[in-house]
Amino acid sequence: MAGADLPRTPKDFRSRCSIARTLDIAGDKWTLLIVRDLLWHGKDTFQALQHSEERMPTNILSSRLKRLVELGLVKKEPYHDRPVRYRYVLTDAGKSLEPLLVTLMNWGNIHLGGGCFDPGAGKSVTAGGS
Amino acid sequence: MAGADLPRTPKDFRSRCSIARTLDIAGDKWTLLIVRDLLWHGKDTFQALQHSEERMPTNILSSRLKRLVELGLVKKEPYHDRPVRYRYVLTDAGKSLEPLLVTLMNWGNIHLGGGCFDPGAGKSVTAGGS
DNA sequence: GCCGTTACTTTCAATTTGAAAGTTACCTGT
DNA sequence: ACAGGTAACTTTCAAATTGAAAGTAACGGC
Repeated sequence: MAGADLPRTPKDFRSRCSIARTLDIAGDKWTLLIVRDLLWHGKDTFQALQHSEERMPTNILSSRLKRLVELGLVKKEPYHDRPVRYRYVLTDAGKSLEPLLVTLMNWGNIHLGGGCFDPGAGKSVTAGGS
Repeated sequence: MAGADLPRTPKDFRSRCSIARTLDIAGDKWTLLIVRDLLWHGKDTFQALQHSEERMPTNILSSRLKRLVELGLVKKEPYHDRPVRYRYVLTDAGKSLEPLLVTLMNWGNIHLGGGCFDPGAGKSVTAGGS
């Protein structure tokens, strides 16, 4: 569990700063919502992910899933042949984003009045929608 | 220190989820780098912020600073008259983003081989550039 | 009063976003 | 076997955003 374990080379990044590098990967409005849904809300198909509260456009979802798979944060497993249908599952690297989700959630809960999800209890508290 | 303390109304947000709300505010590649530089690197002028390793374009820096001020995460104080020159300073709400920066940094340090900054010691460890 | 610097702002082409429509392939009923 | 429906995408395209570069305004020094 030490060292760089994602298949990226230094020149893919803007700088050597870990914060800037993490933002190069997760610095957008959608990527971490996919991780949230995979990790906490049991949504593992394209359809289920697209039906989240935020209604991510299908093309964005498609490209973000592709990127997450390329980065090794998500893997897709076929669950049905002809036509092949995939289930999306977080890898260990993907699951390791949980503390980041928790930190984002706590900040939004305190400063923006958003809802909160308790990963331990598997349910939401306060205002609902986490 | 409880409840929503930023001047936003529910309809400004995509959803009630605290994660989505935080991403509505900080879900881009630049905003948190400004907070990083204000909080840890002693950069408090437009010029100093623009000269960071990532070389943020001036127009992006200008618009992000404006947004951070509107959100109450940063305040600007004049330090020189005619022409007015401003120093940018984090508010308490802005400073409260520190745990988020730390979490982002730790993840990038472990998974992307990025450099790491120790807020306590005020200096970088590993590979430099945090 | 000309030059350089600071702090922006404006312009504009390129990229990205997101709504909607199109595609492919199966499944169900008849 | 053929029509209708659904799932999982992909494509298209207008609108919004991004970022490089040029422009602007107000000094301060010589």
